[in-house]
Amino acid sequence: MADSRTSYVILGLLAIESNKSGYDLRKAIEGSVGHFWGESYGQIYPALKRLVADSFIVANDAPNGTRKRRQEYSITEGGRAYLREWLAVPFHNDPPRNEFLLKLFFGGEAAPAVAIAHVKDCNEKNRRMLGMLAQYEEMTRRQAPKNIHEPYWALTIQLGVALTQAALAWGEDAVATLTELQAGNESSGIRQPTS
Amino acid sequence: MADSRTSYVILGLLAIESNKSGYDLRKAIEGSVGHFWGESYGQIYPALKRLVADSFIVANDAPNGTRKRRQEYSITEGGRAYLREWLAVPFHNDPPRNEFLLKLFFGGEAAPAVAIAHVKDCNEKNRRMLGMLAQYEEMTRRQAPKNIHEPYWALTIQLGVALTQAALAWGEDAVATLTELQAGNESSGIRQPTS
DNA sequence: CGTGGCATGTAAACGGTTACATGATTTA
DNA sequence: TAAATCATGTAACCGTTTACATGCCACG
Repeated sequence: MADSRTSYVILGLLAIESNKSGYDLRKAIEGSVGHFWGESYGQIYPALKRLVADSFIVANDAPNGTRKRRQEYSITEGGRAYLREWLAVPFHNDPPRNEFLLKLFFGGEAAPAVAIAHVKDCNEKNRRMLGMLAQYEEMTRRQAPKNIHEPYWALTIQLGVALTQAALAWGEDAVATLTELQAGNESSGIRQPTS
Repeated sequence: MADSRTSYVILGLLAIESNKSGYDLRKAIEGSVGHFWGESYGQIYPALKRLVADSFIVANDAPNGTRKRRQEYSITEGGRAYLREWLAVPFHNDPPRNEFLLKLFFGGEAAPAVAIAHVKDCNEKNRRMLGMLAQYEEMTRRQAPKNIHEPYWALTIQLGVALTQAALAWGEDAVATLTELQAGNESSGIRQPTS
């Protein structure tokens, strides 16, 4: 069984472009789906073996060198079918784990400064993210017409932008709100956790 | 070592309200942080034991019944300190795993109808989420003045609302975009994956 | 010749979910 | 007294990350 979603990521990437090694796949993930789906070597290499065993992919046996040299893979028709099958299944997102929100939720147990720092940190990350997304946006637009995947990639980027902008707008408000709260507490002498 | 973030969730909830059993904690999580942080019994009960061993919490030994009856816990001063310490550490979100975005990204490998269905599904979930968030918003507002945590809870809810609204707005656009794409492909007779 | 990047792989450990076992209490 | 729900726990399993081991190759 070529179980587990790692296999589908590999199939998806090989469907877009063949002749990739495990190493290539890792790098391809980093520079694209990595923002919403990460994979490590410890997952990729075993998955490749399983996919070969199920003949969803084939190894391009051209080991020109002697021993351990790059091994490239391509998707088979069976692999494509298997991928399409999975694509059609309703998605199921795993339970989210957002440490930022968790710490914010428990913010009342610490000084307001703690939460403020977290929100500012979050804002900073979101600003960087917006920069990155702008680059991706341009990259996909440039290669647009020749790429059947472009509309889908553009949509994922657009969602990223929309979410990040919303988070950033919220974050700027939140800093203001928390700063007011902090000032109010201090002036009214309310006892609150230090550190 | 009372490692792993499960412990902090427990400490946080017990800091807000003491005398909770493992069962209570599970339910409390479901109805609050559950939207961004889930925990199962398999994590909670072992964590409770570790926390007791480290005396970050204490068991309220009032087993009035004979054998296995509800065991409640409360946070200690040490536990509070440990929680505050963790709250002050910069957050680190684990790599996101968003199956929806993954399937959307690979949308070009299937028929447009597949992606459209996913986006509609996503929109539906977001609409339900907005309804839930509105309820939470009212609940926290009602008990606002007497609760020092209210500002923080309100902020987490507001972020949820902002993100969900942004996603929904995107989703409605996306359905339109993909529907156009579908129509265009069909009329121009471009070959594309079926099913 | 040495360093850094390319490349493949694996073992151990970890965090987490699932499914199951058990039994007490309440309510219909 | 049967069913539902409260309540506690654990063992098995799974997916994943981390750290490590290995070695090729190009370039300065």
